[in-house]
Amino acid sequence: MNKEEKTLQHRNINPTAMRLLVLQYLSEQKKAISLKDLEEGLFLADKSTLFRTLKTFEEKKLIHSIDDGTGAVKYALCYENCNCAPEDIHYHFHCTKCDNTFCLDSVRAPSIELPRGFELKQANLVIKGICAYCNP
Amino acid sequence: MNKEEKTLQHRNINPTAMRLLVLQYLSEQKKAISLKDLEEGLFLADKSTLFRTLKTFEEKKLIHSIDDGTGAVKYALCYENCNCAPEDIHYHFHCTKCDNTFCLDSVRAPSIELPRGFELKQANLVIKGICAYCNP
DNA sequence: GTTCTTGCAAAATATTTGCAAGACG
DNA sequence: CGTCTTGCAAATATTTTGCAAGAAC
Repeated sequence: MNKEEKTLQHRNINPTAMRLLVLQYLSEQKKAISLKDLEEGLFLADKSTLFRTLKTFEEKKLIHSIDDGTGAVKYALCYENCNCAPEDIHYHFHCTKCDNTFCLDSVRAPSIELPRGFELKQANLVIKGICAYCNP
Repeated sequence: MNKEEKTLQHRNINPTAMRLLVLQYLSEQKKAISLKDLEEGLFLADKSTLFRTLKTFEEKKLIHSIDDGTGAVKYALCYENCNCAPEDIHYHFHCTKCDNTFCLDSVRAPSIELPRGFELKQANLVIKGICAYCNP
């Protein structure tokens, strides 16, 4: 059993050929990808299959979704022991020049003091601007 | 000239009847609204007119958009002197129970230390969980 | 008349589902 | 066989544009 298969099994996902392909594709990315990106990257696979694969991965917390305001939801791999819980929250950076969206792992997301009665479960934190690769 | 007209003029927006209606509707809301919400709230008006009104308002920084991950972009009024600049960034709270999204004006958004080369211009910060009104 | 705004229709884009065929045990 | 997965087609939802008529000055 290879590394990817183990990853899927660890998340209770049946490791089919298609899912391994999608996982491999996701692993190769430095940026978050949309369903369309995935479709273009694995052009042999069907859109709805890919859609359902992403949903399965998300549900099992292998990937997380990011709504960066570009009109298409993007996805990125979670870290090994991520549970998509408050302590796993991190920022994302959407570069308005290259239009890529990255997970900012190195930036600590501050603990957020919410008004009384509000309970944080999840977050979608997107910073927009110019990324290091586009900045002159 | 009434208050709403002044608000529009202050933002360099031609105060037409339709725009005054939309502004009034937005002012009455405690939550961010989608294009669809607006359509249903002002059911006499055409969708594309409302769409363009929102775009105009956003461009002129009278309102800001929030992508809360529900699949539809929402909009909320900016504060009087908001320029949608980094210092105007604030959190939004999306309640997964009542499905409403609010601006969290009272919570200070922390200054974010980005890696070298990254330049913040904007942000879309959405916290998800249960809001104070839904919490038992 | 000229410019800005609006309404209607339709295009473009993104997301989601139904169903039947296939894979796998 | 029974369950899970995949592919195709199509539905749904959302956003966006073209164009002509109307309003404002």
